[in-house]
Amino acid sequence: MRDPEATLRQHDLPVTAQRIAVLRAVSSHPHATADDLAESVRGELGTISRQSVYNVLNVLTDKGIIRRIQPADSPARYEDRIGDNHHHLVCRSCGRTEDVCCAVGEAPCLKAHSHHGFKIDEAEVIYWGTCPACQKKKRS
Amino acid sequence: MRDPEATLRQHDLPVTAQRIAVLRAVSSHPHATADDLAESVRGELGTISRQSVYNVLNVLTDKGIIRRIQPADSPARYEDRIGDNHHHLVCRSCGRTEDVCCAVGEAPCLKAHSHHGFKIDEAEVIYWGTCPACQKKKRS
DNA sequence: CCTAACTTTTTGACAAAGTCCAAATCTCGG
DNA sequence: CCGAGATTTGGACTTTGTCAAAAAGTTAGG
Repeated sequence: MRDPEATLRQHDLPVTAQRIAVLRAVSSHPHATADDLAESVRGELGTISRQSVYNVLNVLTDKGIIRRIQPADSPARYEDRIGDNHHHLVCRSCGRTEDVCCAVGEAPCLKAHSHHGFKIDEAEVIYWGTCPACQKKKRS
Repeated sequence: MRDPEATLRQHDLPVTAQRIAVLRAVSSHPHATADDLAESVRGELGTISRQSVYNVLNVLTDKGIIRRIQPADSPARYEDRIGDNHHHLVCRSCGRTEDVCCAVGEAPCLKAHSHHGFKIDEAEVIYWGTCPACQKKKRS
């Protein structure tokens, strides 16, 4: 994130220390959970309430400044990188999450098929597997 | 589900009334939550503990007899229909869930790409949208 | 620079969805 | 029919997140 403060102003959000810190934390810790981010912010600000972390993450998500991803069996995770239609690769045993470019040719994965009368607005893809570290752990 | 009892035996699982009832409930209520299923089972058996519903669902899932799907902002849902690689279409406002055949040509969605050293075993696709009923509700 | 209006932040209680544990009960092979 | 081993129960507990009210901060205007 270039300039958290400017980003907030661009979206008509009052600038507060908490928001700047959370925004920076999300930016520097991709795929971190709310708890991870709270920890990280505490290292910078000294203190922040749990509720504030959620408040900030919610506003930022609503404004489309950050993206929330919610894989099964994991608390929500947040990321900075938006608008480029990438997907995620998640480790089943440790939850480690990596970005994956939309791999299926020319983005058919985002095409809004019509089905059952639903108005589709997003296709979410999660690749499930085992990360290198956990593969090693399992073998041993 | 043809014969819940036979299914259990085939998987070396002791046959209990609770298991049969849960299995039948999953079969007749696709995409139901654990709570929905508990309700349904109570209509049949009179009573079942919350823990047992979870126990049964967990064993059945582990054995691959049923499948668990966990969309964001929704409790886990279960289904009978397995092994045919279909995906899901979920309504953002009411959680209604429908099956969708793997739409992307010849199932590239299940191909295990290699990335970041992960061993990928599944590609999960969730189409997010608004179901007909909720579209109507929003407009009015 | 100061104030007033409006937002945020904080604190603490609360809710939903599951899991853990020990005791009671049931299933199945012999 | 018995007994070993698995399952079911009930209750406490955990995790992730939201609600609500009071306190504190932010910003525009004078």
